[in-house]
Amino acid sequence: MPRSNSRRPALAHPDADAFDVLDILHALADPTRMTIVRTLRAAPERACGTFPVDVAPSTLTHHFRVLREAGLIRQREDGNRRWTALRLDDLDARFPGLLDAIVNAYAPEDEAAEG
Amino acid sequence: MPRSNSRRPALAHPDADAFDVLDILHALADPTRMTIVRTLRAAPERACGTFPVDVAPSTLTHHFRVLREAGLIRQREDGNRRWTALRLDDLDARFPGLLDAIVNAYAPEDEAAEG
DNA sequence: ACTCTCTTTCGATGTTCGTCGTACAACGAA
DNA sequence: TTCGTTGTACGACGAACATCGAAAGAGAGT
Repeated sequence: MPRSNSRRPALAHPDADAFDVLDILHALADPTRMTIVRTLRAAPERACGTFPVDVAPSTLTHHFRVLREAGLIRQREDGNRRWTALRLDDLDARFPGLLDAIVNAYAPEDEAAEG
Repeated sequence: MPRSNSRRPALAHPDADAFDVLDILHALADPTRMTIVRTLRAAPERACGTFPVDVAPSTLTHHFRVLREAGLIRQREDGNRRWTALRLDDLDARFPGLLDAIVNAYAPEDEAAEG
């Protein structure tokens, strides 16, 4: 399955209408994924390999898929890299204040993750 | 293990200081438990067997334990019954706005569960 | 073409989770 | 004491989950 735009099924990103709160909660109820989201709040976009988490690459791919399918992140291709960003606009349109409430509850005094 | 106050280890309820957001998210990321919490938002206190969920009694006990150990509910004894209530005060003191944001996101137009 | 880097897919492993049925304990009433 | 109600504890089962290593694809550079 080639990665370029011409042939790829283009990473499944659910519409905001299809977001499920239960999926979002489940996605965030994991320390690795919560760290990813927190890191993304501080930087608009990041390459996959640059997150301060300590897991194998394949595990990281798994966590990105969970976050992506829940609607929390959006990923785009750029040559060899995959860039990841929070779907803040869609999230806030669908569930106003939800992400802020959750992430702030997790780290109220450390909103800007390092790096 | 008798149930009366004189001998029981008195249902473990964590202090608000010990609440863990990840545990709370995990507890709420289940449709049965979310229904319990939503129902509890409409009624201050309820007996265990009066929730509009369709699971076996032992399964319900399991879900109550998950919610209790995450700090979401408080349970007290009254003769034969066990009464369950939301720990709204503790939750709001520790994580202001969190529970509202989550439960409203789940059912924004149906805040008062039936019953 | 070859190689290096980045990321994914696949298969496997051990753990956690949701569910149930059965057995049991406590209470209240007959 | 006996019975019915209420809820718990235990053990079991299948499904889902987090994790890893090995293999492979795609792009960029030499």
